[in-house]
Amino acid sequence: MALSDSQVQKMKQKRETILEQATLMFAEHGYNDTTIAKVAKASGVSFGSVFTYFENKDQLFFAAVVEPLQVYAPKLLDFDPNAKQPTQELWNMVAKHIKIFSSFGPYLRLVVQVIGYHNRFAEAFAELDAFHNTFRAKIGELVKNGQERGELQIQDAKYAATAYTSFLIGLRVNLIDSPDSQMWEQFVPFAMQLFGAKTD
Amino acid sequence: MALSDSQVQKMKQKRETILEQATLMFAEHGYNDTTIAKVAKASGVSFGSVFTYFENKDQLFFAAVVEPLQVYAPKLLDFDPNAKQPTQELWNMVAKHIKIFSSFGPYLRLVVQVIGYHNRFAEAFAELDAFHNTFRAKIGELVKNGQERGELQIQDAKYAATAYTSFLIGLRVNLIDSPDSQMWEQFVPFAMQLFGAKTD
Amino acid sequence: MALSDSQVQKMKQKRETILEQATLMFAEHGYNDTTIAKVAKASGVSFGSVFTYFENKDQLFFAAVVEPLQVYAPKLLDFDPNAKQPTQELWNMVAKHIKIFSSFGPYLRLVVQVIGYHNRFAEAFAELDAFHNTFRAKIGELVKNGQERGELQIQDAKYAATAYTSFLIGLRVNLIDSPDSQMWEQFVPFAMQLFGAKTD
Amino acid sequence: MALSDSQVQKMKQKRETILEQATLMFAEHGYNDTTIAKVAKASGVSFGSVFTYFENKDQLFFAAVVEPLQVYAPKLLDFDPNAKQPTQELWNMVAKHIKIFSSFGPYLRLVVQVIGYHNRFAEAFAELDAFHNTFRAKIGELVKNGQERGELQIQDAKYAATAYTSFLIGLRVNLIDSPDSQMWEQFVPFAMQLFGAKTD
DNA sequence: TATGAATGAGGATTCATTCAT
DNA sequence: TATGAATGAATCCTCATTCAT
Repeated sequence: MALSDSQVQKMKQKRETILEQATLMFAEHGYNDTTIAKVAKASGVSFGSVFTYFENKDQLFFAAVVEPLQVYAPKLLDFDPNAKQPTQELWNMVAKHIKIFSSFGPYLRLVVQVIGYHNRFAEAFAELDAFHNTFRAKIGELVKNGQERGELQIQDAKYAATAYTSFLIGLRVNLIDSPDSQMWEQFVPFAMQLFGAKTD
Repeated sequence: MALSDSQVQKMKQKRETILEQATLMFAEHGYNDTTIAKVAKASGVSFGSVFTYFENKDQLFFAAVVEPLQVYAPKLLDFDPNAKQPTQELWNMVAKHIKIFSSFGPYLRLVVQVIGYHNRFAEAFAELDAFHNTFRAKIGELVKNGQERGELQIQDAKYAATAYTSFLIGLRVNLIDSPDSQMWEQFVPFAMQLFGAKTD
Repeated sequence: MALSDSQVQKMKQKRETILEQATLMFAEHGYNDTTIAKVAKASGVSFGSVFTYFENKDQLFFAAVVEPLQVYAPKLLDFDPNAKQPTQELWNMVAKHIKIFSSFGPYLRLVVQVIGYHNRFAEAFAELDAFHNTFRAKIGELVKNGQERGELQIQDAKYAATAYTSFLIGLRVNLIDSPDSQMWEQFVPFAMQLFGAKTD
Repeated sequence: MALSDSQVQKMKQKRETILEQATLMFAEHGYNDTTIAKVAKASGVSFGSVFTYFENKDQLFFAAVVEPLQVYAPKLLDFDPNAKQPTQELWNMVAKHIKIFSSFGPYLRLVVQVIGYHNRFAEAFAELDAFHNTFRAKIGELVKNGQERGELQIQDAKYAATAYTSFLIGLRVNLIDSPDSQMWEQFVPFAMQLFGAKTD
């Protein structure tokens, strides 16, 4: 007998809850200090249930790292590299990125862990790295566009993109406990300078 | 019985070795996956000896984070905020910082961990944070100096300093496996742009 | 609501399948390494269904040990202790036993486990032991018959029967992976010698 | 500082105790129902100590199977295949074997488990199998010798040896709780018949 | 009757730390 | 001071069994 719709729905919900709690705890306390028992308790399920939804702790971690990427990636890539007014587009993009980065605090701490221990979390790192490359490439295109239209100073577009993502991730590390978006907004102009936006 | 000089020397040496190995392993594998036994083995001593030199694992970690700071801090702070030619000074400073950051890879991974889990590593974080503030303040002074002399665009100097250290740490995270200093050098101009260095 | 004949038939079939698979797996991997889930999967049913047909794992194991006995016992006891030509009857009996033993490999491994851990599997062992006694007694009768008719050497018939069943079970243990019946056949004469069959 | 002799002695003793207890429990309850905790308790050590002496449970089991072999093997092989009076030698050998088999009850139950689950305990089985082959080969030689001297009936010596070891192991399985050596002794003549000893 | 999600007892194993030598 | 055996808390994971659908 197949499961009823409401059952399926409930299960989806439960899986979601576990993943959310796990993400929070992995981000806050790291992989090792996050125990399945704690995640289960925080999620209001028995720890046995965690294994119903995730094969093991590693898979849970992997899911916690990769699944949010499906949500954030489109948002981060939501800009037009061939925009007619590249500087304007760049500004909007940066503002959006900063806003996103300022909001997904816990998740990014997770990301930093994965990058820091990329050997340990090889699979998860591979996913992040793949996205990072896509991300940088698209940013690079927009930068090149801006340079061609004379709005940005000439410099290696790829390096500029790397400088930019480094800046973003570094901000996240530095402003570790500042979800205060007003503060984050202050950094938009700096990003623009990084891209060589001409100052007038 | 007083220890002979050579004995004292030997012990200092041993402590040093343990700390170095611990730093490498903490950086590479994190706190939990670094076991006392492994550190001892890598250091060529019995694991009992580790406890002779460090009260416990936490203290060892703390030492691994804080002691190198004594070495690096002066180097990072080695610039003149009141320099007559602030842009030039800034350039030199950035070049030096980039060089240092590109070289102390393992240590910085440790730093990133501490920042990421500042609750877990509160004491170590406090030390790092204190240095970070000193660091940013001094950079801020130089920036202000540059602005006053009309060499840098006017912007909040503190934010500029934060943007800069974020950029540095972000680069370290992103270029995780690139000790290649040539590549790192490429990023000096970007840092200058961050500071609002006027382009001509 | 009464179940239709076809339903009853289906259920019987399902129970049979589960039992067969369980026997194979218990024999191959032992009690503990045989999980209900694996048995269910191998039987093509949900593991919940296993509990529909067997109260619990212990009962399933018990059934796996005892039920085949109902099938094999009559075959093993199919000889005439009062035969007119006891040596001939003995030979036929041995040949039949060897054939049976060579064929029911998996089941006998189960039997060996039960005997080995007779404390753990007390109930199942009791059943096997009861059969073993019946088995030996009947063989003993035939041996006695043979001795009385002067075809077999005089020796304690009970011990001879025990020696014989030991020989059979020992062969099964030793030739663990030899279903090759030709090889097994080679051992018929040895069994006859055990019984004190006169050689001429 | 190296360990003192008494220390080393104590440790050897402790290892021995653990192994003995483990053998008893593995034999009595099987691999899975023997927990490290129980073994430790029975041995009067903490369960952590078990891991000081044996890498893991598998290794402990392996040692429990293989180490006694070093003790028993020479005893079982202590006969002369080229004896001048092969029947006499055979009789002595069988008597000795029966005595040994009757005495090492728990150990042989272990052996039966290993043979029964030779896939699971592949390494241990390989050791046992190697010994079994050596054992049978040497017995076969003595049998052949006996045949050549006209004391034993002509039959395939290898099969005779296999028949004999099967008989021994089968007895051990059947007489599972009979350490009573008098009873065991009764079976010596049957073994002789197996070898084709001529009756007069 | 059939299904499979939920539960939690139980067990192997790791590893920081203590302490006798 | 140096060593490493001893300890046991802590954790991941398995799996029989229950029970709602």
